[in-house]
Amino acid sequence: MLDIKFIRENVEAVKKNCVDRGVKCDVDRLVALDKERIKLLQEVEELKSMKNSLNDLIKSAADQNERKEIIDKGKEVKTKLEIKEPELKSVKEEFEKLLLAVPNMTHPDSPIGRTDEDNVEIEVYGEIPKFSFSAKNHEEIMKKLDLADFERAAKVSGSKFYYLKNEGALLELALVNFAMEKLFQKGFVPVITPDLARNSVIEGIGFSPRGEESQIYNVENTDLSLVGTAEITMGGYHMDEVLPEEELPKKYVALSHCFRTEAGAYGKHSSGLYRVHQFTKVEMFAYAKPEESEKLHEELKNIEIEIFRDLGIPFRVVDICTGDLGGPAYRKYDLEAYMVSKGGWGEVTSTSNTTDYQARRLNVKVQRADGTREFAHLLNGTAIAVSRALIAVIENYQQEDGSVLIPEVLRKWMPGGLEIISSKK
RNA sequence: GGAGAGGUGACUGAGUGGUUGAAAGUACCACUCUCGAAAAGUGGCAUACCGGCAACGGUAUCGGGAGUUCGAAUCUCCCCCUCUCCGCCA
Repeated sequence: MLDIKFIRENVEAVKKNCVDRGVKCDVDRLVALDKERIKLLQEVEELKSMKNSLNDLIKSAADQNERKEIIDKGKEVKTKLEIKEPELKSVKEEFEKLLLAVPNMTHPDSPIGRTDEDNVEIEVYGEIPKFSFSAKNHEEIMKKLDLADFERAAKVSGSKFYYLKNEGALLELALVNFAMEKLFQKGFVPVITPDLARNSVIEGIGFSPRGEESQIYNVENTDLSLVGTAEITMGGYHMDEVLPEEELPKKYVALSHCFRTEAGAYGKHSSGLYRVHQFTKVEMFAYAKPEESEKLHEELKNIEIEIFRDLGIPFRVVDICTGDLGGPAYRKYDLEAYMVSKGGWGEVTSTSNTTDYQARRLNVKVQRADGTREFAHLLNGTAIAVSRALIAVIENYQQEDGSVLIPEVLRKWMPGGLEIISSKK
């Protein structure tokens, strides 16, 4: 969420930002409610102040008559409070709801646009493969090589689930190990996070656990949901903490499963592994001092570039436009790998600088050497989203005879340094 | 899952209805003393919000929420968390 003080002083800029991002929020109403809230707050506090002073009086009350008088007065104040406090509460509730709907401000260099069509390509790495044969999509290849079983997964769990089998299963582990090792060597702290989190934490990150827009699975009879990303568990990790500035930036590389309902997401571009209900992801997450977050965001982006260059996959880097940023991001870059099944680019990573937007809700602060405190900046970025990375690897490394080469960097994580996946028959 | 115990400021730890935002100690900061350090002494030391140019004033916060009361850290209820024992398991 944004600082209400900032909104008060920058109403027009905030409104313009909402329009740029294509987010509907009633800033005028919010500001009006803010005034109303403060007025009621002052009234309530004045009554409470009176209550407290009566409290002091009664202690020194001489006789029973005097006591009774004070108690009667106190009852009067109580009655007034019983009217005013619910008023304040309901204004506050609406105020907070509106405040949470206001998206983060946007980096001045983020391209202005409405949809992903307006995202701006910054760089392209690698050559799009020219197959001398009719290239297959990963679904066909994986079925043929028995690397995945979608049919039985449908039987057991439903559509958009999958079993990874044989080298498919091993490849997931190799990708995870490859990413974890690289990030560990870069000084990131490896973490394996819970796959479930409290709804309050999920909301703190800026996801909505309930409602028709929700992408989140709730666990019945609990206050828990399956996480859609380790961003949730890692953002919650230091919530309600004050981090000394000398400890920043704190950089984590977190492994979790990710669960998404993907409600209504059907169509040819979501077949196979592209859009699934469950996948494994290695996620980078960082807590930073405000002045260093932009630089760190570039660093996360560069690590993603390094990972996909190492994997030898052609991809491009995209600067996400205002309308496609979502609520919390100040700026966001995606990496899109070339995918046969998409006939073009498909998103494989995403890195966001959320500045203090998430930190304010999660209450994560920086303790400065001079004693002052301010909200930290939180950043996240995909290292490897296994299902999407698998698509990119398998489709780009397929051979004419139907086999699939294993990227050089993954071989050390494959049993026997396996170099190629070929048909068993 | 069952049975207990407990959650108070950076930490230890008093406090069972009214001068308790909170004793005391530790830690920390400043000063005094000292050639310097230690020790000792003196003072300071929470956060958020509201009002105010400021000085400052007000409100809230003793795990969270609701309640009883003129008044709650203290009483009641619900929830969360931690610890111990038992059960169950990977």
